[in-house]
Amino acid sequence: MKKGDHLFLVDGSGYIFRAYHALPPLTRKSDGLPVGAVSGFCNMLWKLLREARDTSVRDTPTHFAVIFDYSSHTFRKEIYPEYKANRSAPPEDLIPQFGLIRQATKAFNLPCIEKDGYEADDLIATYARQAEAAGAEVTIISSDKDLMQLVTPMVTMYDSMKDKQIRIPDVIEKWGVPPEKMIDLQAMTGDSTDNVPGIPGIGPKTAAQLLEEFGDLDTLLARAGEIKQQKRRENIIQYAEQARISRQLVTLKTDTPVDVGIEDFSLEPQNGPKLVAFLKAMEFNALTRRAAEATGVEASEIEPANVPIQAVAEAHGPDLDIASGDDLPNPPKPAASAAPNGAKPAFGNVEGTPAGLVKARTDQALAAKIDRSSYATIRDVAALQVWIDEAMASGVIAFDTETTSADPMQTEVVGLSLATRPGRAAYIPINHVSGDGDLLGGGLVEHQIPEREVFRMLKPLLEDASVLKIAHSMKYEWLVMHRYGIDLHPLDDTMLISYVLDAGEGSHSMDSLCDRWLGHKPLAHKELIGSGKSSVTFDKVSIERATEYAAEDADVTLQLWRLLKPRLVADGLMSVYERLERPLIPVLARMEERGISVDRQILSRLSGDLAQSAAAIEEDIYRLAGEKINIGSPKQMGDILFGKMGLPGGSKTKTGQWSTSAQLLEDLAAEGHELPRKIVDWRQLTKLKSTYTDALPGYINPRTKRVHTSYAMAATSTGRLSSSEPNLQNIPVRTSEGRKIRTAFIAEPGNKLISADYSQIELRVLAHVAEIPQLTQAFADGIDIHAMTASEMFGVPVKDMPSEVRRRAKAINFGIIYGISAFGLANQLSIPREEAGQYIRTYFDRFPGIKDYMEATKAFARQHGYVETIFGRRAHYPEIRSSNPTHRAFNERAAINAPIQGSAADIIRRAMVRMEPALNEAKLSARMLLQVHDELIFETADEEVEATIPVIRHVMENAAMPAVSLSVPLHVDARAAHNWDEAH
DNA sequence: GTCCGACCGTA
DNA sequence: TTACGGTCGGACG
Repeated sequence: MKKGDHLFLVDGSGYIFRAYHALPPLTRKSDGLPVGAVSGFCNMLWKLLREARDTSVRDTPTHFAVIFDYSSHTFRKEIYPEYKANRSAPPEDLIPQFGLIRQATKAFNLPCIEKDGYEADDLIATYARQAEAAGAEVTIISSDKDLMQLVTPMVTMYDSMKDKQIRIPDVIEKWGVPPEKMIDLQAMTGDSTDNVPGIPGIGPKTAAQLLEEFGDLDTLLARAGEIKQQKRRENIIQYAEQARISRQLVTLKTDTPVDVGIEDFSLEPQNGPKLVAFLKAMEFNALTRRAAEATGVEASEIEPANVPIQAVAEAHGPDLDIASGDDLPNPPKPAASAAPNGAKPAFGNVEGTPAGLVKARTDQALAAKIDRSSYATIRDVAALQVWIDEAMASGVIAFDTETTSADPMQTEVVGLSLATRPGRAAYIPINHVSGDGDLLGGGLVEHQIPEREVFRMLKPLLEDASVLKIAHSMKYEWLVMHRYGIDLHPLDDTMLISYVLDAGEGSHSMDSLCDRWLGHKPLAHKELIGSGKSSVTFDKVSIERATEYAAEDADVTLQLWRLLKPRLVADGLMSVYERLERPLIPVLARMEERGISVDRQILSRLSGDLAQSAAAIEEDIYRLAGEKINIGSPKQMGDILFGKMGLPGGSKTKTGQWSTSAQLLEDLAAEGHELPRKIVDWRQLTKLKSTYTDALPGYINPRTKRVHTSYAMAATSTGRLSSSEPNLQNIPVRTSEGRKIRTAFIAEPGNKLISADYSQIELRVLAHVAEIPQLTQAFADGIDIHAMTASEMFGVPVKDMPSEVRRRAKAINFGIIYGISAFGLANQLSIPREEAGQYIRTYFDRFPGIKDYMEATKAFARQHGYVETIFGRRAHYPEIRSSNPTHRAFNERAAINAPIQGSAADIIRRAMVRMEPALNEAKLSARMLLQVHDELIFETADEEVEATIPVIRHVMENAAMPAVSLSVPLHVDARAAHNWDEAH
């Protein structure tokens, strides 16, 4: 770079936000992808590059670069942790545009510059000074006052939206000081958007006046005593240090260690086809035409580019200090290339809004026919290559594996299907065997590509960052593929998309979604493999039948995705999906894959003990009952207790049977009856034996010698996970007998289990959402929350409080979370309903905010049909307006509970997503194994335990930040031990 | 064989 | 009074 050259530096990140707010919203016609800021950006670049030479006020650039913020974690955070801490997450429809704007920059053949740890402003400052030193002119395309300190006779700013140059006189006119004093001015005034503190009471006018008088900030601070106005003088003296810190924050770094030098910014000619392909994909028709004309390209001959929405740390805004690293989803393909069955997309009918797109897609999907006979079977390498090429070009594929077992840790792949666009799908048979296994073991069927070859060929596709893989229940596919050495990514999951959109509106299984949205019943798995004793594994199914079934699944998945994905934007739920669901897929998959070690001997010994104890009690029961009945049959037991023996207090279940619940039997036992006590004890022992000590060993995987649970991501209405086969979220803990089960969950030799659990997370969430001052204060002070409640309610001092008083307050606190009723509380506390009702009234008197919160939540649910967590996750209650009072009341209680339970669930999900990067960052080898709603279990080497616990605690306690700044602190207890009982 | 209710383990 | 999943008995086919 030399004298006479002219460097243009575009503040890309600044532009994005400004354009987003200044320009009218715009969405891509075919799928509703928000592109307003992208459009403004492209038009601006076009103008700068094409029209600069015609404008007298600007020279033609010889060098050009677009600069972006990389992430919110910069050196300024080290100086001042609160820097930019008050920034909220970027708007929903801006998020996908961060990545798109970077791709636009590249499509314009311009350098796209960003650097971890630095803001765009620092890079701009560094490049501007370098160019200036080389004698070149610089134009900074931005109107941000933070950059005005850079203006010199050689460095000009240009506000592209107002088409206005900003030179030294313009800065003086606007701020009252020349550019070189802007730093001191900003240090004094501070900046509320970036959370730069400054000096209270000093605005730009005062600051300029003071700088005029004293010359610079240091002189001012040194001679502050001379200031006449008392308040101003006090503030300047008191906040001198704050001003100095502020100065550090606003001073742009002109010596950023850059990776790309200014020499590399030399302006290159446009790549016409590349630019047109991008603009076409964005559906910017006017600009496409102009770009095609100017570059001599025939627009109609150019295919729209495959434009993936890539991971951009900035896209997470200030939200993620620890970037997830996962790619954001590819956008839906333009309808022109993806209309089902070759039908013309209904452009004329599609409104330019996400909602319009959803409507069009829904109608389209219902009209489309699914033709199972059209699917292909891939039997040789050449055919497979054709499909792989097509998939690569398409950029989006739906994907499904057929396997021998529902357990991804045990299963073998039988075949694999993929769909590249609606109606176009194929099946790759791999391990089908001849049906009759009796004769000579039923070998592999002919004309199947060898397994190794299939995976060798598919691996590049399945791991290609530019090809989005869609599945229904992707965690299963991920696990299966991982066993074959494939790191499946990037991912989308139609089950999870449906879950985010419609939690509470019924099942998210593919069959029901297909029926609901496509009006089609796909072939049932059972129809192929049969059921029960006569069922076979999928490898015995004929390849013809398997093709119809498997390819249909892929086809349906793709069609569901096209339909459901745009709804995430339309309904404002993209960030729930992107932050809480999609990144959790590989996290949970790895947890399931790791499993946990369970000691068979301990369980076996416990089982023997339980059997003995139960047998002893059985003898007593038969004696007391006077006959040998099935103790495990509530029906028979009820008849004995309330029929034959005529005990009092019997009540009936809804089917007319005598109720024999533990609570009821306990009450009878308390009145001195012997038999009910025995039954309760017997039930406890046999429950522990059958559900835990006897069942768990059967789940030890013979290959890994560990137990691998399965987490359902879309099973609950509130956002919680559920665990099954085995359920490791209900391992006993309340009784000493039950806790022994936990001693069987152990760490490998030389390792420890770490258990870290949130303390009172749901009550803390309640304190936050309902804004209850006493609760917030109590959590801030770290005092016993139930004792505080009791003290408030009953006027008892916390000190020496009777345990019964605290117990009742605790039950009420839980009751509140559950959407309390007098009936339920009375039951829980075994007190009269009137008394329970009085408690509730007292509670609402003492904490009126709770009552308000409950009423507001009910009203919201009635109006919208759903409620929301603090992160925007929705739980639907379609029957909240039921005319049946009992039914309606049930829905209301659930609706009150869901935001509380769900917000807590969201918080731990966020912690889980961030945990692995945080541990890696700290060079720790701890593995996250289990989640139990408010608890995470890890396994790690003995010598790393001490270093690991603080990292875990930090991630968990800060998991809500910065998307939500809770008004109460989160507290995590963590302990390490060789087994789960001692760690908990 | 499959389904449902009762019961009970967890948060 | 919220949210789950597993086991059992018993009724149904």
